[in-house]
Amino acid sequence: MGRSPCCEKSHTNKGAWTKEEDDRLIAYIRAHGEGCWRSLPKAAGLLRCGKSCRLRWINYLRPDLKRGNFTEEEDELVIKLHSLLGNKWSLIAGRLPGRTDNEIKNYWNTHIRRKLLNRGIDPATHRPLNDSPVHQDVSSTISFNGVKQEKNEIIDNNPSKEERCPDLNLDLRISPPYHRTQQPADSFKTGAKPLCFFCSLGVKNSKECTCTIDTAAASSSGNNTNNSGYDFLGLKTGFLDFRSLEMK
DNA sequence: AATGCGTCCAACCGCCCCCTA
DNA sequence: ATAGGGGGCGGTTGGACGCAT
Repeated sequence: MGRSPCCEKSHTNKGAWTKEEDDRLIAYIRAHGEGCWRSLPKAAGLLRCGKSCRLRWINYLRPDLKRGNFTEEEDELVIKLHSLLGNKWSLIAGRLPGRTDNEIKNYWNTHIRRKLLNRGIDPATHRPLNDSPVHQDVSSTISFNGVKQEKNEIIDNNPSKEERCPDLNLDLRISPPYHRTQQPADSFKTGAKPLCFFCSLGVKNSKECTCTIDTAAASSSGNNTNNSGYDFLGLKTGFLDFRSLEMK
Protein backbone atom coordinates (compact mmCIF):
# COMPACT_ATOMS: atom_id res chain seq x y z
CA MET A 1 0.00 0.00 0.00
CA GLY A 2 1.57 3.24 -1.09
CA ARG A 3 0.49 6.61 0.02
CA SER A 4 -2.56 8.16 -1.53
CA PRO A 5 -1.89 10.18 -4.66
CA CYS A 6 -1.75 13.94 -4.29
CA CYS A 7 -4.63 14.31 -6.72
CA GLU A 8 -7.03 12.42 -8.94
CA LYS A 9 -4.70 11.84 -11.85
CA SER A 10 -7.39 10.71 -14.26
CA HIS A 11 -9.02 14.12 -14.15
CA THR A 12 -5.95 16.30 -14.38
CA ASN A 13 -4.17 17.84 -17.32
CA LYS A 14 -0.49 17.17 -17.79
CA GLY A 15 2.23 18.67 -19.89
CA ALA A 16 2.74 22.24 -20.95
CA TRP A 17 0.56 24.91 -19.39
CA THR A 18 -1.70 26.99 -21.57
CA LYS A 19 -1.98 30.77 -21.36
CA GLU A 20 -5.47 30.40 -19.95
CA GLU A 21 -4.29 28.07 -17.19
CA ASP A 22 -1.49 30.49 -16.35
CA ASP A 23 -3.94 33.36 -16.15
CA ARG A 24 -6.27 31.42 -13.90
CA LEU A 25 -3.47 30.46 -11.55
CA ILE A 26 -2.08 33.99 -11.41
CA ALA A 27 -5.50 35.48 -10.82
CA TYR A 28 -6.28 33.02 -8.05
CA ILE A 29 -3.00 33.51 -6.22
CA ARG A 30 -3.27 37.28 -6.56
CA ALA A 31 -6.69 37.13 -5.00
CA HIS A 32 -6.09 34.52 -2.32
CA GLY A 33 -2.36 34.16 -1.96
CA GLU A 34 -0.37 30.95 -1.84
CA GLY A 35 -2.33 28.63 0.36
CA CYS A 36 -3.23 24.98 0.25
CA TRP A 37 -1.84 23.70 -3.01
CA ARG A 38 -3.90 20.55 -2.81
CA SER A 39 -7.19 22.40 -2.85
CA LEU A 40 -6.03 25.24 -5.07
CA PRO A 41 -6.66 23.63 -8.46
CA LYS A 42 -10.30 23.01 -7.71
CA ALA A 43 -10.79 26.43 -6.18
CA ALA A 44 -9.10 28.09 -9.12
CA GLY A 45 -10.97 26.02 -11.67
CA LEU A 46 -7.87 24.25 -12.90
CA LEU A 47 -7.69 20.65 -14.00
CA ARG A 48 -4.23 20.32 -12.59
CA CYS A 49 -2.47 18.55 -9.78
CA GLY A 50 -1.72 20.82 -6.81
CA LYS A 51 1.95 20.07 -7.10
CA SER A 52 1.88 21.03 -10.74
CA CYS A 53 0.31 24.38 -9.81
CA ARG A 54 2.92 24.98 -7.15
CA LEU A 55 5.74 24.17 -9.55
CA ARG A 56 4.32 26.36 -12.28
CA TRP A 57 3.93 29.27 -9.91
CA ILE A 58 7.31 28.95 -8.23
CA ASN A 59 9.34 28.25 -11.33
CA TYR A 60 7.64 30.38 -13.91
CA LEU A 61 4.82 32.68 -12.86
CA ARG A 62 6.10 34.26 -9.65
CA PRO A 63 6.47 37.99 -10.23
CA ASP A 64 9.86 38.28 -8.54
CA LEU A 65 11.59 35.90 -10.90
CA LYS A 66 14.64 37.08 -12.75
CA ARG A 67 14.55 35.82 -16.30
CA GLY A 68 17.41 35.69 -18.70
CA ASN A 69 20.97 34.48 -18.73
CA PHE A 70 23.05 33.99 -15.65
CA THR A 71 25.74 36.58 -15.12
CA GLU A 72 29.37 35.64 -14.63
CA GLU A 73 29.00 36.54 -10.96
CA GLU A 74 26.01 34.28 -10.61
CA ASP A 75 27.94 31.49 -12.33
CA GLU A 76 30.78 31.71 -9.88
CA LEU A 77 28.47 32.01 -6.92
CA VAL A 78 26.61 28.87 -7.96
CA ILE A 79 29.89 27.01 -8.33
CA LYS A 80 31.06 28.09 -4.90
CA LEU A 81 27.77 27.31 -3.24
CA HIS A 82 27.64 23.93 -4.94
CA SER A 83 31.09 23.12 -3.69
CA LEU A 84 29.84 23.86 -0.19
CA LEU A 85 26.33 22.50 -0.31
CA GLY A 86 26.33 19.89 -3.05
CA ASN A 87 23.07 19.37 -4.92
CA LYS A 88 21.03 21.35 -2.43
CA TRP A 89 19.50 23.40 -5.18
CA SER A 90 16.89 25.03 -3.02
CA LEU A 91 19.53 26.27 -0.61
CA ILE A 92 21.63 27.54 -3.48
CA ALA A 93 18.57 29.22 -4.97
CA GLY A 94 17.98 30.92 -1.65
CA ARG A 95 21.25 32.79 -2.19
CA LEU A 96 20.39 33.91 -5.70
CA PRO A 97 17.43 36.27 -5.65
CA GLY A 98 15.06 35.75 -8.53
CA ARG A 99 16.44 32.34 -9.41
CA THR A 100 14.64 29.08 -8.74
CA ASP A 101 16.06 25.76 -7.69
CA ASN A 102 14.85 24.19 -10.92
CA GLU A 103 16.46 26.89 -12.99
CA ILE A 104 19.75 26.59 -11.17
CA LYS A 105 19.66 22.81 -11.41
CA ASN A 106 19.05 22.98 -15.15
CA TYR A 107 21.72 25.62 -15.58
CA TRP A 108 24.17 23.56 -13.62
CA ASN A 109 23.54 20.45 -15.68
CA THR A 110 23.69 22.22 -19.02
CA HIS A 111 26.27 24.98 -18.62
CA ILE A 112 28.30 24.85 -15.46
CA ARG A 113 29.07 21.16 -15.59
CA ARG A 114 30.60 21.63 -18.99
CA LYS A 115 32.36 24.78 -17.89
CA LEU A 116 34.00 22.97 -14.99
CA LEU A 117 34.89 19.98 -17.14
CA ASN A 118 36.58 22.35 -19.59
CA ARG A 119 38.55 23.71 -16.67
CA GLY A 120 39.58 20.16 -15.84
CA ILE A 121 37.48 20.11 -12.69
CA ASP A 122 35.14 17.32 -11.73
CA PRO A 123 31.77 19.04 -11.20
CA ALA A 124 30.72 16.47 -8.64
CA THR A 125 33.74 16.74 -6.40
CA HIS A 126 35.19 20.12 -7.44
CA ARG A 127 38.53 18.40 -7.71
CA PRO A 128 40.86 18.16 -10.68
CA LEU A 129 39.73 15.41 -13.00
CA ASN A 130 43.08 13.67 -12.95
CA ASP A 131 43.22 13.68 -9.17
CA SER A 132 43.82 10.15 -7.96
CA PRO A 133 40.80 8.69 -6.17
CA VAL A 134 43.17 7.32 -3.57
CA HIS A 135 43.80 10.81 -2.33
CA GLN A 136 40.22 11.89 -2.37
CA ASP A 137 38.12 12.35 0.66
CA VAL A 138 35.35 9.83 1.22
CA SER A 139 32.64 12.41 0.76
CA SER A 140 32.03 13.54 -2.80
CA THR A 141 30.94 16.98 -1.72
CA ILE A 142 31.43 19.02 1.32
CA SER A 143 28.89 17.79 3.77
CA PHE A 144 27.30 19.64 6.64
CA ASN A 145 29.46 17.55 8.88
CA GLY A 146 32.37 18.89 6.97
CA VAL A 147 31.14 22.41 7.50
CA LYS A 148 30.72 21.69 11.15
CA GLN A 149 34.19 20.35 11.29
CA GLU A 150 35.50 23.43 9.61
CA LYS A 151 33.51 25.64 11.91
CA ASN A 152 34.86 23.85 14.92
CA GLU A 153 38.33 24.29 13.58
CA ILE A 154 37.77 27.99 13.43
CA ILE A 155 36.45 28.05 16.91
CA ASP A 156 39.30 25.90 18.05
CA ASN A 157 41.56 28.32 16.24
CA ASN A 158 43.82 25.47 15.41
CA PRO A 159 45.58 26.14 12.13
CA SER A 160 47.59 22.96 12.30
CA LYS A 161 44.69 20.74 11.34
CA GLU A 162 44.66 19.19 7.92
CA GLU A 163 42.78 21.05 5.21
CA ARG A 164 39.90 19.46 3.34
CA CYS A 165 39.55 19.66 -0.43
CA PRO A 166 42.95 21.23 -0.88
CA ASP A 167 42.36 22.06 -4.54
CA LEU A 168 39.59 24.48 -3.80
CA ASN A 169 40.26 28.03 -2.87
CA LEU A 170 36.90 29.41 -1.92
CA ASP A 171 36.98 33.12 -1.55
CA LEU A 172 33.41 33.03 -0.37
CA ARG A 173 31.48 34.88 2.21
CA ILE A 174 28.05 33.67 3.05
CA SER A 175 25.58 36.31 4.05
CA PRO A 176 22.07 35.87 5.38
CA PRO A 177 19.61 34.77 2.72
CA TYR A 178 18.18 37.46 0.53
CA HIS A 179 14.65 36.38 1.24
CA ARG A 180 12.48 33.77 2.88
CA THR A 181 14.02 34.27 6.30
CA GLN A 182 13.41 37.43 8.12
CA GLN A 183 15.59 38.42 10.93
CA PRO A 184 18.28 41.05 10.74
CA ALA A 185 17.21 44.43 11.97
CA ASP A 186 14.15 43.31 13.85
CA SER A 187 15.98 40.56 15.65
CA PHE A 188 18.37 43.10 17.03
CA LYS A 189 15.55 45.37 18.12
CA THR A 190 13.70 42.56 19.80
CA GLY A 191 16.77 40.96 21.21
CA ALA A 192 16.06 37.77 19.33
CA LYS A 193 19.06 35.59 18.74
CA PRO A 194 20.53 35.50 15.27
CA LEU A 195 20.28 32.19 13.45
CA CYS A 196 23.08 29.67 13.43
CA PHE A 197 24.74 28.54 10.22
CA PHE A 198 22.35 25.66 9.62
CA CYS A 199 19.22 27.63 10.33
CA SER A 200 20.47 30.43 8.13
CA LEU A 201 20.75 27.94 5.30
CA GLY A 202 17.20 26.88 5.87
CA VAL A 203 18.07 23.55 7.47
CA LYS A 204 15.30 23.08 9.95
CA ASN A 205 15.84 21.35 13.25
CA SER A 206 19.31 20.33 12.30
CA LYS A 207 21.18 18.26 14.82
CA GLU A 208 24.01 20.69 14.24
CA CYS A 209 21.84 23.67 15.08
CA THR A 210 23.34 25.83 17.75
CA CYS A 211 20.32 28.10 18.14
CA THR A 212 18.49 25.72 20.41
CA ILE A 213 21.57 24.98 22.46
CA ASP A 214 22.26 28.63 23.03
CA THR A 215 18.62 29.41 23.61
CA ALA A 216 18.38 26.65 26.18
CA ALA A 217 21.54 27.82 27.83
CA ALA A 218 20.30 31.37 27.88
CA SER A 219 16.95 30.45 29.32
CA SER A 220 18.42 28.14 31.93
CA SER A 221 20.65 30.92 33.11
CA GLY A 222 17.74 33.32 33.07
CA ASN A 223 19.47 35.37 30.47
CA ASN A 224 17.15 36.05 27.59
CA THR A 225 19.05 38.83 25.95
CA ASN A 226 20.73 38.76 22.61
CA ASN A 227 23.98 36.92 22.52
CA SER A 228 25.73 39.81 20.91
CA GLY A 229 28.97 39.12 19.18
CA TYR A 230 27.60 36.04 17.47
CA ASP A 231 26.63 36.44 13.90
CA PHE A 232 24.03 34.44 12.01
CA LEU A 233 26.49 31.59 11.72
CA GLY A 234 26.72 31.35 15.43
CA LEU A 235 30.32 32.41 15.27
CA LYS A 236 32.02 35.13 17.18
CA THR A 237 33.16 36.90 14.09
CA GLY A 238 31.29 39.60 12.23
CA PHE A 239 31.01 37.30 9.26
CA LEU A 240 32.27 33.97 8.17
CA ASP A 241 35.09 34.47 5.76
CA PHE A 242 35.39 31.26 3.84
CA ARG A 243 38.98 31.98 3.16
CA SER A 244 39.42 30.66 6.64
CA LEU A 245 37.90 27.47 5.28
CA GLU A 246 40.28 27.64 2.40
CA MET A 247 40.48 24.43 0.46
CA LYS A 248 43.45 25.09 -1.66
C1' DA B 1 13.98 19.64 -47.95
C1' DA B 2 14.74 15.79 -44.95
C1' DT B 3 17.05 13.67 -41.39
C1' DG B 4 19.87 13.04 -37.36
C1' DC B 5 21.93 14.70 -33.40
C1' DG B 6 22.76 17.56 -29.48
C1' DT B 7 21.08 21.00 -26.25
C1' DC B 8 17.91 23.21 -23.35
C1' DC B 9 14.40 23.55 -20.01
C1' DA B 10 9.57 22.97 -18.36
C1' DA B 11 7.31 19.60 -16.10
C1' DC B 12 6.67 15.17 -13.86
C1' DC B 13 7.74 11.53 -10.45
C1' DG B 14 8.63 9.68 -6.22
C1' DC B 15 10.75 10.12 -1.92
C1' DC B 16 11.42 12.54 2.37
C1' DC B 17 10.46 15.73 6.05
C1' DC B 18 7.53 18.20 8.95
C1' DC B 19 3.26 19.31 10.99
C1' DT B 20 -0.95 18.14 13.06
C1' DA B 21 -4.67 15.57 14.93
C1' DA C 1 3.78 8.52 20.55
C1' DT C 2 2.40 7.94 16.08
C1' DA C 3 0.08 7.74 11.65
C1' DG C 4 -1.43 10.36 7.83
C1' DG C 5 -1.45 14.33 4.91
C1' DG C 6 0.69 18.18 2.65
C1' DG C 7 4.52 20.52 0.97
C1' DG C 8 9.22 20.60 -0.59
C1' DC C 9 13.04 18.75 -2.90
C1' DG C 10 16.21 16.37 -6.17
C1' DG C 11 16.44 13.34 -10.07
C1' DT C 12 14.72 12.39 -14.43
C1' DT C 13 12.10 12.73 -18.67
C1' DG C 14 10.44 14.25 -23.00
C1' DG C 15 9.32 17.67 -26.28
C1' DA C 16 10.83 21.84 -28.65
C1' DC C 17 14.40 23.90 -30.92
C1' DG C 18 18.72 24.77 -33.49
C1' DC C 19 22.41 23.25 -36.17
C1' DA C 20 25.04 20.18 -39.18
C1' DT C 21 25.02 16.96 -42.79
